[in-house]
Amino acid sequence: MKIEPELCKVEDALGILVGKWKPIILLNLLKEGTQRFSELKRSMPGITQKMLTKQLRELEKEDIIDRVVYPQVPPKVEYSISEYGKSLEPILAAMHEWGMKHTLHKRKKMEQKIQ
Amino acid sequence: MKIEPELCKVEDALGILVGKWKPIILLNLLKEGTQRFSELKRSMPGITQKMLTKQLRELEKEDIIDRVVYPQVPPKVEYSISEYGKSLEPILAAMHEWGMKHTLHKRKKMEQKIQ
DNA sequence: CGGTATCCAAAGAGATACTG
DNA sequence: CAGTATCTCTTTGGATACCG
Repeated sequence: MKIEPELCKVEDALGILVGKWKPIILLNLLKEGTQRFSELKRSMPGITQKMLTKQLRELEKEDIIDRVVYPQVPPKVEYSISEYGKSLEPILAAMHEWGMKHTLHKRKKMEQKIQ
Repeated sequence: MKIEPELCKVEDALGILVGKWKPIILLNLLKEGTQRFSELKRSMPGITQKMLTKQLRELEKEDIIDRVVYPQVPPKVEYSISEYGKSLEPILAAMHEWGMKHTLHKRKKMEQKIQ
């Protein structure tokens, strides 16, 4: 472990990933590629338009995703992971893997309580 | 990328790591080993007693850290990373590494704006 | 020393309605 | 279609005081 707490940049990564919907948005774009606003919304049941817009704006601001507007009627806006954004994939993968283990861990703990 | 967004467990890992102070607490315990409440507090200027207690309780509940109370006066309580908690280290390391890159990325972006 | 309890401000998040 | 705007509720986080 060579991380100096004083110089810790973990917060920076957390700042990008945190937000109830950001990981799922990123995972969606990584998996499905370029997607329209409405496609993203459909794939995230429960999210409101306001929240989706907000999260997308924040990710765009950090250069994690690209936003392309087609000046036409009806409007068409496409979102995709930027090259830079792809560098987050290892983190998402590591978190997913750990999350799987954690699910098992919690199950074991529950079973112990029952007995 | 084999992560199915529908089965996504990234949130679980995020749930553990999120909180203004959790990463720095974990980093501290990983680096310094067992520490007393007051030592932890000293190494995190700005944190309040209430917040430190709260974060520690949450981490303890998820079995990420161990809490040992010595029944003596004045009280002594020691915190340490659990075996299970150590499995989070790769994630913290990955986030730290990414955070370092991100710091550079932001600097470049600023320089471009200035010119 | 290592906490609780209480109060309060700020940020996050949801519902709903409206618009170019 | 892809958003704003507004209002409200909930969650976080900070300040302060007190306790075993």
